[in-house]
Amino acid sequence: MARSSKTTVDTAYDKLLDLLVTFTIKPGTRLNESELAADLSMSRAPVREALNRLIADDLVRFEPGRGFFCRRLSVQEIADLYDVRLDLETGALLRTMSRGRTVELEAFVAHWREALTKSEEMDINALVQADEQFHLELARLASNAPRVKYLCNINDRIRFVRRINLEETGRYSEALAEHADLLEAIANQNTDAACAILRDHLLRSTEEVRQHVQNALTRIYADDVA
Amino acid sequence: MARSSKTTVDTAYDKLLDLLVTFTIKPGTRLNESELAADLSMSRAPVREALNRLIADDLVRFEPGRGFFCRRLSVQEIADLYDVRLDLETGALLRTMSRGRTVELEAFVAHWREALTKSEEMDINALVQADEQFHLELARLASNAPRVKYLCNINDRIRFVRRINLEETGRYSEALAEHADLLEAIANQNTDAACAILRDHLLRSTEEVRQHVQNALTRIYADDVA
DNA sequence: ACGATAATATCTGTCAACCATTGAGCGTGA
DNA sequence: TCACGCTCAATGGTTGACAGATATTATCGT
Repeated sequence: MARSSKTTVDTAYDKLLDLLVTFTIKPGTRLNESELAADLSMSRAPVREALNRLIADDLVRFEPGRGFFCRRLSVQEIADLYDVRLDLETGALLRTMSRGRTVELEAFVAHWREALTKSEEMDINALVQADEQFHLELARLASNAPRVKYLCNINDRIRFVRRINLEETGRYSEALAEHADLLEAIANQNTDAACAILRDHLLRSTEEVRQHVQNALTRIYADDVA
Repeated sequence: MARSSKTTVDTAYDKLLDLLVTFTIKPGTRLNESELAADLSMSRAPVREALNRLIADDLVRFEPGRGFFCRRLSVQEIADLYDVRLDLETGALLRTMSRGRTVELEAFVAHWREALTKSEEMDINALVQADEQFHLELARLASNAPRVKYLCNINDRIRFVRRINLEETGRYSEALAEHADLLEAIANQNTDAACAILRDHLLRSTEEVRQHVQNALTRIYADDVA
């Protein structure tokens, strides 16, 4: 039954990741292994293996004898993750620019200048995804795999509130403008300015998010009623 | 059979972690599940669960249909990890100091000033451990759990070469002096100087390490002969 | 009526067995 | 001699079952 490229554990992992990231499973909920196994039409073992991977990602908690639980959603943790994200992203940008990777940077700038013009007609989901892509691709230019991996983990853990934030505050127009500014600074090879813009951009988001985690929480449980 | 505080998976995880971190298992080696299970006198299931946790930590690789493999040791990866470490540690220090956590910082300085005087009579193992503790405790003062967790992961992955580096180059006297300088700057509440010192300290280590990964590799296989 | 305790049901922790896949070694034929 | 394909042993992938722990419900005494 094992597919060549995608084993059962992988499918379980992907599916569970989605459920946890989107908070389709509510924060703090206990996860019933047999139930999950049944839903995914597989046995409990691969489910448990996937859950164990997710422990290391801090997307599930584990209590011996009790089982697995969905991660909680705390203001502190989100703020902490944004903090780390700031360091990782600005660090990546600094290195990419000071290494003078002009070809890659130019390609990046060209691509996203183009993309920004199209963002008028995008719906909220596309915007959120594009925002994440923008930041992640920028970070990737530093070609540091572990750094990117940590950022991916952070993205998974903050995606939910990031989305709420953009949706709730209508901040995406500002955010897009800040992206444009950043592209400008990169094009001018102005390292200090670019880092400063990115830094401020992320600090602003952090502050906004801090205020909107509560909304996120109510949203999570409101969705339940529908 | 399930212990209250330590389940079978945890013991497997701890044991395997140690084997992988110290490269008692050679880089790239295929891991035989049944064998490991027998060694740990447990079944294959908990072993696989532990291994899956280690996948997320990037301490083992997994190839569908082939099984689990010990992580490889590449110069690039080590350098990348040192890069990220620099950002995470300097970021932590910056935040701790600019937040003015004077009591915690003073306690830290006092404790490590004391500890540094005793480091003359320490053996290499103790020195390596103390070095790691120093950096980790400093980072902890920023009270950002995810950041600390990422640093722990980095520490696990670089511990081996870190040790070789200290041992091989006799750099520990310089390293200790740099720690002392850092304590001084912190005591004077000179944020910029402290960050600069930490930064240079880590950059120096990175450069040293880069040159000594090869030695590490030969060491790993030399140990085998003994 | 309420709280403590006992019986029950559910779920986790672990295991051993079964099936599928991979890779190595062997043999055959060009 | 070499390349190709076949066979088989070894190992991973998955499952179902069983024992012990935990949560839930029912019962009893006050």
